Amino acid sequence: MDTKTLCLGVLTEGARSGYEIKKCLETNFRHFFAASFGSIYPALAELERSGFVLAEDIVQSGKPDKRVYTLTADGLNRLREELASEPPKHKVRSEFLLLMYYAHLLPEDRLSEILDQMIGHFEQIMWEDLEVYERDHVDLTPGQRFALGYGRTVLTSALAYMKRQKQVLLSACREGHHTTRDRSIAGPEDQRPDGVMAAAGD
Amino acid sequence: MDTKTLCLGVLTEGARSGYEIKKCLETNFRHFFAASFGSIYPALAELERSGFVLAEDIVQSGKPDKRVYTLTADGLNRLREELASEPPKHKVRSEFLLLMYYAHLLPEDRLSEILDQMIGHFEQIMWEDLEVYERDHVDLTPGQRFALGYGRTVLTSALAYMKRQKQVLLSACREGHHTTRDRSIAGPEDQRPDGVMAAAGD
DNA sequence: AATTCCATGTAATAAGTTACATGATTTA
DNA sequence: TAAATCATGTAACTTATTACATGGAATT
Repeated sequence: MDTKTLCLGVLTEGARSGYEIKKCLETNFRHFFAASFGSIYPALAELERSGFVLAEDIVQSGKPDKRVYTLTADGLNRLREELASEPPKHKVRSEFLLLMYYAHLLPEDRLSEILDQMIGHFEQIMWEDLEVYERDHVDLTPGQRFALGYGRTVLTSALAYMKRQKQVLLSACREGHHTTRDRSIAGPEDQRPDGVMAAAGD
Repeated sequence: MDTKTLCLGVLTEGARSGYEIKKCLETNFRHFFAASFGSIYPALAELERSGFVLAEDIVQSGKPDKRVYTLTADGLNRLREELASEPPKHKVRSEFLLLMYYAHLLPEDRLSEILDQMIGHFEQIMWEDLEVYERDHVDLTPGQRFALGYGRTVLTSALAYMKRQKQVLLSACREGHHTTRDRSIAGPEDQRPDGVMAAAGD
């Protein structure tokens, strides 16, 4: 699943230019996908060569010209195939968590700074999400609601966890980690799933 | 932040072979990092050339020989530099959520199957996490506790969300998404952060 | 006056995955 | 006897990022 599939997907919502697709990704898809111009423009060019999209040059006044792409019937079929065929992957790649993993190798002020940055960053995303929601919520498809809700749910619990555990982590690192053996593992507190984790807290 | 940094990190916990590093990544780092042999072995070779690790060939009986790497003082310094310098990124790349986003383009049985697969997958990770925790919890550093706890927290809320919203999504797609306009957005229910989302639910 | 927004595109670079190559030992 | 585990490594390929190149209009 690559940028081409992603572009086909965005184009199901209407004709878009590469620039507009990027803007869309930054709002609607930010929880689970990112792509740069360097991958979007070549992807669109190849989709056109394959006949999955049609391109039209639009002359604008006061703005540069733009090249707007429209999905063809072939393109929609291709998208359906692609969506139906692949076993979905789900990957997180977080340098933030890697840094936290090695918290004891960092200066305390740096550690604290990183945590605050991340908390601030996540809070900002929550705010921006809210704007998107308030602008578009009447037009959202069930899938869009699901994906947006998923992102918000995960962000919300991540934020709560970070705020809860920040001081625990900082003081454990300060004391040296051998004194922290008796501490219960930093994990979910009010939301244990199906009793599975009941044994983990103690 | 690449595979090289990751290997340096794992080696702070003791001497390891490439194979053992991979195993470690699959358990301790699974929530936030992945790397294949094709990136680990070249990374170790280059770390050795740079003097950040020392290699020693260990002859084993009943098993193939292995090449065990040890962190040098230079290597530890390099790791500290790397950890301290980079502004931490945090990226999710999920074909699963992309599929959900385009739920209305999928056959209902396929959609249901994917959701069940993902729920099963996440539940399995929770179980495997629990085993790791029970095996190692006395030796965990504060950072390891934080990272593991973060992963479990996020997985827990994601699982609860999927179970909660599965039927909502399926029936909304069945009815056609225009009839779902009056539904509240699929989002956090019992865990609204700081009143920020209070306005979103209705 | 400087920066950001609009808008497209390419080239160099980075970074990783998958598949291949090899092969003994243990488990199902 | 088939498959998985242990164990290392390379080469071809895929995929995406960053930086560059260009430039008017609008905003701060």
